[in-house]
Amino acid sequence: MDLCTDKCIHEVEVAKTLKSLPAQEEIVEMAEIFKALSDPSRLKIVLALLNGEHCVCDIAAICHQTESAISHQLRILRTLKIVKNKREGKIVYYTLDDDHVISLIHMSLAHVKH
Amino acid sequence: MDLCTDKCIHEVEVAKTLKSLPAQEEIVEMAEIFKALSDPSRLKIVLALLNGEHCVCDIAAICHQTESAISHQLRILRTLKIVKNKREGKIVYYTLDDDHVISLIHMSLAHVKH
DNA sequence: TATACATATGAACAATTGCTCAAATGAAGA
DNA sequence: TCTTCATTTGAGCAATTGTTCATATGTATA
Repeated sequence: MDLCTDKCIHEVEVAKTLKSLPAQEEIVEMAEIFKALSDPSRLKIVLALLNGEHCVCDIAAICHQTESAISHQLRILRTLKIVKNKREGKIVYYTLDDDHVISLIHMSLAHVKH
Repeated sequence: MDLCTDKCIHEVEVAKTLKSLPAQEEIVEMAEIFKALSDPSRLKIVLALLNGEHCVCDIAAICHQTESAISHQLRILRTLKIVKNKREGKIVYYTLDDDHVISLIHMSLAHVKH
């Protein structure tokens, strides 16, 4: 383990940056949101839901994936409270549930579109 | 494969959403950036670099990780052009190189901090 | 040139991920 | 109740990921 403990080259800057860093839990929380959007299939689901609510079957059609695969991904997004669902009879409708994530997506969309 | 091809429930909405979706390459490109920020170790490196340039050894100290592990992560961030480096003698300094990523981080930081 | 130091790299490994398949659940209609 | 349909769930698997360890580069100094 070459953990740079006492042989640091710039102790002052290291101390300063250490002080400015968010708490580890906050870092993990941020990373979790990014991870939710880091898989193209999952990101596509979120992008599709920017247009408003869709049922699982429709999302599967839009994403060219099986309903099972979509359902697994939706569970991850639901756990992270990025989407919420509402049942109407046999059909379950999903919508985006996190304004902050919507902003992140829009910002990142704007960038990709130049 | 139960790809919902002809038994779609809401064909009109599906067609509308399909039309509004970014190109697949754009989705993949967006996902790549999110993926870069999706690992807590890598995100911590980026957060540390918000404070300005740091050498590998310092980043290792800040992140409590080996220099080798940090170097591997920095390579990923370099490949994605999220960071850039400059060598001064034996020491290599890293800085953030993508304003868009910096904005994403700031936005997400603001959210975690409420 | 020889040594020491900062960083980079490749192989290898455990852990995690996203998918498939089969089976279960929940709701509506016959 | 039995069947059908939309969705969910669990097990299992291949592929990917982040780390470690050992080794290689590149740079400065003796």
